[in-house]
Amino acid sequence: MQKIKTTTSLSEFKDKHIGNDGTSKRKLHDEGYQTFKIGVLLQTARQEKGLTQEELAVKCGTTKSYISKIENDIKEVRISTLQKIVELGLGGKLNLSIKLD
Amino acid sequence: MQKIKTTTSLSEFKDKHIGNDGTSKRKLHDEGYQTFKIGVLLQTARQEKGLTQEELAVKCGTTKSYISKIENDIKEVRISTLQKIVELGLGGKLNLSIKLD
DNA sequence: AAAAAAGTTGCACTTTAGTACAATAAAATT
DNA sequence: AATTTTATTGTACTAAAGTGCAACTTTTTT
Repeated sequence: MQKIKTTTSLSEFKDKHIGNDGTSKRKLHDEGYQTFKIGVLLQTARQEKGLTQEELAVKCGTTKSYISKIENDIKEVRISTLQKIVELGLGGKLNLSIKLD
Repeated sequence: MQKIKTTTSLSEFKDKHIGNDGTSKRKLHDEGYQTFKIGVLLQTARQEKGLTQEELAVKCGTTKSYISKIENDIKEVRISTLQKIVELGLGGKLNLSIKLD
């Protein structure tokens, strides 16, 4: 089972997952870590709500296989789709912002 | 709830844009306002950095026409692409989080 | 240890983002 | 007012997301 915390830091995540497993996750990491985090972000939120992938899927009109793919960063979810999942499925809100230096 | 300056509030946005213009923006708004905000979010951030669409485009390896389409919500940008634009083009950071009730 | 529940993975198909280039429109500058 | 700069819009192509279903694996429960 995974650790429960809403935001997973990059370093924390690296320590756990990079190097151990090989293909798709590693590939995504090389492309950018933000994308990488989304799966864990969603998984954590879902688990906090005590829902299974299937329960979540039904609530927002999709399938458990797709939820699984998002959580494992096999497919990059669209912002609008992620929003739908978060709002309809989890009753939460998706926040997105740009921070400039 | 944390408030970051580049985030455009829904009400603020509605007052400015809804009702005045008609088609694509209005359509997207009916589908979900988060998606809607991204264009303005990016545009605001770009303008704060004093960049033209073309300058931004070159910095992150794309075209001004694509930047324009994102800012006007004609194309829904992927999270990974938006991140690339924000980091490479604006020298900023893209934040994404899920807030549960 | 068997059964049930939960999660992962593969395939196939449709839709759409990403990209480029060109042309037009709007703003700013002279 | 003319010109340059900046922004918007159209078309077209390709690479990948979105989607569903089924099969398989892992985990949990009895």
